[in-house]
Amino acid sequence: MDGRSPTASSQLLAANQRLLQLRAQAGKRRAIPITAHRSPNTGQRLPFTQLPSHLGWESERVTGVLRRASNRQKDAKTAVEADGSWLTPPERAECPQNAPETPQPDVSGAVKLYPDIALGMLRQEMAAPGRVWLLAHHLDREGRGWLRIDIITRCLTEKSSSLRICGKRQLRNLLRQGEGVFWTRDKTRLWLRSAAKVAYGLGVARLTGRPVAVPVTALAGGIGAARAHLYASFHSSRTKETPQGAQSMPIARDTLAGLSGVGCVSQRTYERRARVKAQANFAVGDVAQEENRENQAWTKGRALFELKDYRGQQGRKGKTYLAWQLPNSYIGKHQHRPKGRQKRINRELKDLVMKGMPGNVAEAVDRRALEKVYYPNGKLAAQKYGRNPEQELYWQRHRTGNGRFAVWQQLGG
DNA sequence: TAACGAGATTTACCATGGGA
DNA sequence: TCCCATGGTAAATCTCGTTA
Repeated sequence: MDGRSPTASSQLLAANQRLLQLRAQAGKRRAIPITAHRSPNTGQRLPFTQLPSHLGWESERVTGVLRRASNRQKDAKTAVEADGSWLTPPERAECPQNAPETPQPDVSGAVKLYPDIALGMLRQEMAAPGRVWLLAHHLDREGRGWLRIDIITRCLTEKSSSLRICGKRQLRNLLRQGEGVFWTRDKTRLWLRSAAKVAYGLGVARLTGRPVAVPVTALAGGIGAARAHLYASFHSSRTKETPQGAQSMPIARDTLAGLSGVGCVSQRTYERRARVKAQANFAVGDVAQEENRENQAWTKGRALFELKDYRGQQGRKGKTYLAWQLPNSYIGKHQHRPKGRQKRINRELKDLVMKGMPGNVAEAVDRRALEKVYYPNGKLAAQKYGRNPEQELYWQRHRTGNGRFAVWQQLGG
């Protein structure tokens, strides 16, 4: 049973209430030294950021906690600024303020998104309720794991709210659609399910790669833009910053379609909308001779062509090589976020899969099952080749055409 | 790449029922 | 009687795959 279940006992609810009270009291106590601290010279109040960082009110632990909190705030701000540079400028949301617990939706923030969960949402056609789950987590600033339904309704449906994504009626439909996968609910509250349980519900066997920061403004737009960013988060997760610029390993559109359930045409549309850059890749094989030309034509089909090496980049100048087009690489724009609890989530996810809860265990998708074929350099490719000389491998030689495409060297096969 | 059409999603309007 | 939540229906809008 989920600890956040609406069928939780009255003792659990009472304990939760007590916890909130204690938290509020602790917050008040902590607030005193911060607001009471004054400059010895001017007598004016000093903001936390201006206090001598070594002080920590005579507590190393407090200093450490406050420094980490301060850094986290800075990190989040930097991530949002970087992410938001290619979106419309963030607006300040207006949400009804008459309810004392109504959170003020902050559209300048970003939501941490695990790309495997994003692909699961697309694959299971649960992008719309999934978006509500992500925004609900964003609204749940205190991390309580639940939200009042009336507050969610105000923030996500009122025309004056910058987080408006649909009307009340549609939100009711979405809440019904996502029940059991993203949340459980009672009359007044929505109990958000954990990332591990949502992943399991979406048929994801394991979270791989880096989570990314998706701007709230991207999710609060139309459903098309939200879907585009869910799809693009996968590419952003695979994008790595190198001294030569952003890079990612090639991946075929068919593979992408299998992982995301998004067809090739829609993939291109999403890439345009979320500003994912597609980079073509070409492989260079053996010197063009009649026998290997026939062999390669048989396996590579229409992708095969002949490349004359005028500059001698492959060997002797003027030799002709067999070359063929490889799948594209995709450079996403979302910033990476720390893996954080990913290891723990995966452990929980593994337990859920092993328990064999009725449902889609057999269909669980594990991205690790995809065979690694592309390597960033010859050394890594050679190591793999040494273990399995039969397998066809590629390693990246260089990029050309102002980074528009890359040339790969074939190994084995 | 654009046009097209089928299907899905979203919204508006209205009716109904329960509670105060 | 009023207010609010819910649900049925139809129309508008959006998404996505196919085709040229």
